[in-house]
Amino acid sequence: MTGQAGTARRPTRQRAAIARALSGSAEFRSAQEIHADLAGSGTRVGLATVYRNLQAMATDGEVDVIRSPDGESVYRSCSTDHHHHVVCRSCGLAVEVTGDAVERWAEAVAAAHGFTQVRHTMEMEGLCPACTSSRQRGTVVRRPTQAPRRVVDG
Amino acid sequence: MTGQAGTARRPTRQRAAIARALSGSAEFRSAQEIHADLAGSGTRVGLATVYRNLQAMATDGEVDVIRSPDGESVYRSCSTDHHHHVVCRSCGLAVEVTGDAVERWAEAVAAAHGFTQVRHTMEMEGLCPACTSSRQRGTVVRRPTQAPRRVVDG
DNA sequence: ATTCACGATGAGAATCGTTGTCAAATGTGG
DNA sequence: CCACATTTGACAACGATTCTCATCGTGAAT
Repeated sequence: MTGQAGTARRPTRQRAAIARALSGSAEFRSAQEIHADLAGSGTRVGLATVYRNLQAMATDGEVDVIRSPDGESVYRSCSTDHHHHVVCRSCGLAVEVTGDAVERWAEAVAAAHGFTQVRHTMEMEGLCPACTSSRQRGTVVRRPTQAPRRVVDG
Repeated sequence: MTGQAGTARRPTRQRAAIARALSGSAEFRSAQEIHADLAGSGTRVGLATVYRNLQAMATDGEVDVIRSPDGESVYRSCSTDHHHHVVCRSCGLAVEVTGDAVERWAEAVAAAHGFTQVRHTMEMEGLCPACTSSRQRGTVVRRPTQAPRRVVDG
């Protein structure tokens, strides 16, 4: 189990490298990706160490974690730009959305229960316009292989 | 990948059993749990088949899927009671919350992008009242073993 | 500065949920 | 009822994550 106590965590070269790698990107990255990045930039860090530190940082609230559709845990440093996605479950089209409404709601609800330092993740999925009309016409052209195009939205 | 075509899916004893097992509970259940349940009730279905069907049903939008913190995919039939959670990342206390605000927001945003048949999941985590005050006093009494108490809220 | 105690690390094995393979069984259209 | 494509099931294969344990590094005490 991840040894964690009341004592402060000990600063190490590896921990710093991981934190740096994480803050370098606004995207969610997997432990393996981060490990590969570090290796690529000449920083030698054990894979297990990457996992342990990411977990620890998540526990301490320094990073956000969500599970990618593939089942990998993906991490992102907290302060980065916050947004959500709507993903088409047929073709994989992903649209980025932001909205103060949810943010405020989440905070309000959490606060109502006395929770502090609250973070949240939200995932929405449905059928995109194209796939919707395909199905209405009965011509289900499902695409097994997801080719997640990405469309950013204001 | 899971072979899926434009043709309608073929009804089978196994598929029916899985659907029944799923609709029997309002909770998210893992493929393995469902498989065990079926086996327990005398219905013999291969594990791979359970996985395949759950995936197919998810693709068709018949069930919701999310990843449990343990990394398992957990499924729930769509029509069941919809709510969210706020989980304490220190002690694991979980509070159920519901809110029309998010539901409406999610629908509105998705609709704005032309998406249909939209479903969503949302996860919130922070520090519960108890853990918040512990930390303020500097006495961090972190509990490594999560004992997720559950508190339902209106 | 040197020593100590203990958390942190790394390499590889072990775990375990999930997916792939392929022959046999089953549902459908004709 | 027949031919055929889909589905199933048993088991191997995969891959992300966790565990193990000897060794190393850090902060605190001396």
